[in-house]
Amino acid sequence: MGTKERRDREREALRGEILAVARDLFIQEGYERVSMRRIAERIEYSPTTIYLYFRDKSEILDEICEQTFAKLARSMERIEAKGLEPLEGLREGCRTYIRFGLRNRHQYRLTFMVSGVQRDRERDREEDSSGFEGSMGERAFGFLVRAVERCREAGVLREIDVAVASQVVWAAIHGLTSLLITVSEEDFPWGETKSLIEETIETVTRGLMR
Amino acid sequence: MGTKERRDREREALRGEILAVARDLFIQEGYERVSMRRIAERIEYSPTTIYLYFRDKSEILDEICEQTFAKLARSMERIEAKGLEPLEGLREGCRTYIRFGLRNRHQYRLTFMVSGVQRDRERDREEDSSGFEGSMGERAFGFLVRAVERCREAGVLREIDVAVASQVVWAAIHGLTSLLITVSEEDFPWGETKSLIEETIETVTRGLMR
DNA sequence: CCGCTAGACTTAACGCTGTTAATTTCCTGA
DNA sequence: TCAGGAAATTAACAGCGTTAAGTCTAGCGG
Repeated sequence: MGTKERRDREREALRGEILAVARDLFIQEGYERVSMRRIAERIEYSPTTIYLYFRDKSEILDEICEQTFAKLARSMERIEAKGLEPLEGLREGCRTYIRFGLRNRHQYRLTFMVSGVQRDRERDREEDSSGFEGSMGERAFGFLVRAVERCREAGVLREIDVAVASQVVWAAIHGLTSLLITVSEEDFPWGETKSLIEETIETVTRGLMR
Repeated sequence: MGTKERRDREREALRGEILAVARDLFIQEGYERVSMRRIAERIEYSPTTIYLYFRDKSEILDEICEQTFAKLARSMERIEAKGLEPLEGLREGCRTYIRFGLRNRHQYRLTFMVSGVQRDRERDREEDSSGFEGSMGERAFGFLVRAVERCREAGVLREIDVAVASQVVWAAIHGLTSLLITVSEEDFPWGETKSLIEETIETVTRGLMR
């Protein structure tokens, strides 16, 4: 009897709808300002129904973040496929990363600017999906490592550990991204964003080359 | 009659105690996890009393952040007084900034990693203390600008706008600081922190010099 | 075709939260 | 001594994430 299969499908559909609604709300208004009750209202179910599909609020967020970073990882891997010369490939990856962060600011903030401490969930580390290993965040970072490695192979990298160099690149582009997200244009005299991005990328790559 | 003066003093004393207690709690447990009721308990007053001294919870936070960043600004200005050569002065400023962020991670997170949006307070922008202009954050950033400017005067800076170059430096050191705060050592294979810090500073300064 | 069970869903509630309105307590200046 | 005003409190509101208990119903075995 296909009834079980149909029910599974329906379950998955509702789960998906919760995710879709929650993502829209989180993006529009930010995680903290969206309540379970409001999500429930939008899907036209009672608040407690959500708990039949997700352990808690932060699990919804995790899933959304993972989806989003899958998108980032794909974008960055697409660059790899373009077969640019090593240095330009690294630059292009940085551009993609920053642009991605700015276009998905809420999700970016939630995954990389919110410490595990405050994001309540001390729900005792049963190493499920959580953690960096195997996550989409790792895949995106993996791109950076490979891009830097290719620069090293091409002989343009200065004497520096590839892992450390990748972390430096990450720090720089994450720093710019998160500052632009956090500190609004009316609070700080940022000049033209585009040239700031280019100069940041230029500076960090120059600083890593011989 | 000194009674008004005495009352003012007492008021100020209690205000100060609230700030002190709140700072300790915020640092230990983070802003969101500390409730007004808990602060009140510690100072042995009823929760509502706090509202006679602060407009709301976020005003307490603002004041604490301003205090903290006054400390940072002083640290950085102390470096200026040391009269190091321009490049080393810039480097030392970066070190100080990062170390400061790591030692005051909660406060750092709260001022530079929490967007104005989520920190409720849309309390309609009556340009009181809020905003970058005149803030301690500006003073700390001002140090960076001057340090970069001195490098330019010494002729070691490459062709680049000083304001932009300062922003690039800020992005890099902020990026590293916030990543180290957010992504714990058990979530990501950071190597030795000290050398990562040095390499980041080295990279960004190299990248800005001719 | 009927009764039952498993799953889906809801209602009611707990114990929090930040904040406000109304009220009480206390001190001081006349 | 007493009025006035500042300081502090009590009670309450509206919201939160989450859980326990109860209801409803579709689809199965008999």
